[in-house]
Amino acid sequence: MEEINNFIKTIMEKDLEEGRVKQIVTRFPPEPNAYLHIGHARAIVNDFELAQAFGGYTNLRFDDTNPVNEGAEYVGAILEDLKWLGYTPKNVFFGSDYFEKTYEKAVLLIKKGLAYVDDLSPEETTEYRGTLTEPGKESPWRNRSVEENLDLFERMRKGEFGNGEKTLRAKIDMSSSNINMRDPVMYRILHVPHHRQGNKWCIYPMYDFAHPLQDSFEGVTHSLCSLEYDNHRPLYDWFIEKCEMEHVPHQYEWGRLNITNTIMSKRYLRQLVEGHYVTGYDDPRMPTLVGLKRRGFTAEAIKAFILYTGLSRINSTTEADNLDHFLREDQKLKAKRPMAVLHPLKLVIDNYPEGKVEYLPAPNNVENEELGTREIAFGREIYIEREDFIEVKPNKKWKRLCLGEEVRLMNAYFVRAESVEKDEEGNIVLVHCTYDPETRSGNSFEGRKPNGTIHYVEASTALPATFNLYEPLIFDETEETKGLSFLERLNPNSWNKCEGFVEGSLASTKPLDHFQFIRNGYFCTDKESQEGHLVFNCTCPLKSSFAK
RNA sequence: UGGGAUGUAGCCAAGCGGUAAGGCAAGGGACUUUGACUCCCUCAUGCGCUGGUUCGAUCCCAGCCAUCCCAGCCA
Repeated sequence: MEEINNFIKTIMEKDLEEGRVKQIVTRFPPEPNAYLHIGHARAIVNDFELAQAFGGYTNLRFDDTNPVNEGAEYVGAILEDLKWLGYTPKNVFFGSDYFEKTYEKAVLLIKKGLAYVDDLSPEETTEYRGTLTEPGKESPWRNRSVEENLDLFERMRKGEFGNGEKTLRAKIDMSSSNINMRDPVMYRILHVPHHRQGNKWCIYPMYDFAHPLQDSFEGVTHSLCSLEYDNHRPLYDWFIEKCEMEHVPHQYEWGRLNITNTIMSKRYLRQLVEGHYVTGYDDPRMPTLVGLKRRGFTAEAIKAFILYTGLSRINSTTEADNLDHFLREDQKLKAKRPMAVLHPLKLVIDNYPEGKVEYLPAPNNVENEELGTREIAFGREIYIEREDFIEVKPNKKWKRLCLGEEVRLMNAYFVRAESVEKDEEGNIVLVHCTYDPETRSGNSFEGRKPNGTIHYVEASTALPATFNLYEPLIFDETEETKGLSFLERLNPNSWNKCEGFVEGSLASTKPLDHFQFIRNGYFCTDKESQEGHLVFNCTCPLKSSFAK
């Protein structure tokens, strides 16, 4: 993926050229409290691709310094997602593995007079911090002796105090215009078991203190994160310096990536799942990686999307068309293209022998002959898409079947619509046709031009199938919906189910095989296959006037 | 109203002193056994605004405007 080109890459190039670093080391540091979504993919892809581009490597580090919402289930899910995306971290670390080393550094800071144990309550801490425009004031406990601080901190660790009774704070500057520098909390007391450490600890380091140290311990050179941490960089550098870290990592920030009409925040995704608006984190309508996977997205498509979409220091919102484009692009030469009829209309070819079924060769993908060919059935009765037939040709642009006109059945014959049968309500239930044996596919028949080409499925060999046509959950972002909550903006019509048929060759379909149904879109199968009944989860990123 | 960051087409995004890459979307046309794909063509006299420096500015300087972030013992 040498197309990658962004400002971080430029920084790395320079750092290498000018000898500031010998090798690029990055890290992807998710907190194990949520499923990964397409937004995380930007961080993952860039972290890994950038390091790889320079022959460096990337670690996965679970940022598990707050035991409250974290759990092993998320660890497993994140590991799976990473694997699916095709990235293998050089190491898998846990922030909690460094608790002892982190504690020692805190002690060092106390000894240097740069950290103190504070007895202020959470409310008082907020009050003392000041506001955006007013400086804060110093805690009355700020000037305790080193000995007292050392003693108190050790007793915090031993569990002598309750939650919120004391904190360890860095002694920096209560009047700093950067609020993060106003004596930030380094450790808080949490009598909560940790998913890996159990009850070993009751004090946990805060992100701002733990993260730079972890980066340093691991030899990370370029610590990439999102824009909201920009204000934290001075603190990051302060801890690295004051803790006398041998290895000096640097933090760089980039903008987050949003997609129009979709919601990415952990909190909201959790609400969708817990409120049963979706079937789970892997619901095909979710923007999670597992959701996208079930909707038919491939890791390659997502990677290409991230890479080509670029990176900057702007929080950007890209249109979903961009994502779809890369799925189409990725599958163009990879997907087999079987035929499926989602809304069937029966067609009888009156001049075709009754009971006869013949098999015709069809390329699996006309653009890629490596995918081979298959045999498709043709017979007297077939199904076509309901929308591919109309009695009277509406205009010259109509390139499908209509009475009196001829159309090519893909990979088979020309067929002419002669008459229709209707039910009492006037709905067309059957179309009578005639076919021309001369026009058999492969005969290079040039006598007449058909009025287009449509797809079909032979009735006696077709497999009944259910198609779940998914679209991402849509959140309206119009003027009228401006003030509404995200649930009120949720458009529930984001999927349709229809019953139709697929060609018999799909009997051997395997779960998660990727196809593109001809003229219908992409899909990945979740072949529930109840007694030969196939269920397909589809997405339809096809753009055309045909798809309308 | 304190500090930080950012403003290049409908959406992403290069360029960083020499006269606006690319992708998506959109429009027009050709081709086609998917109206897909492919292939042509069109799409910023303009780079948030206003001044300044310069032979020359999207790039440098100043001021202004807009948007985002920061007052968790979350990350």
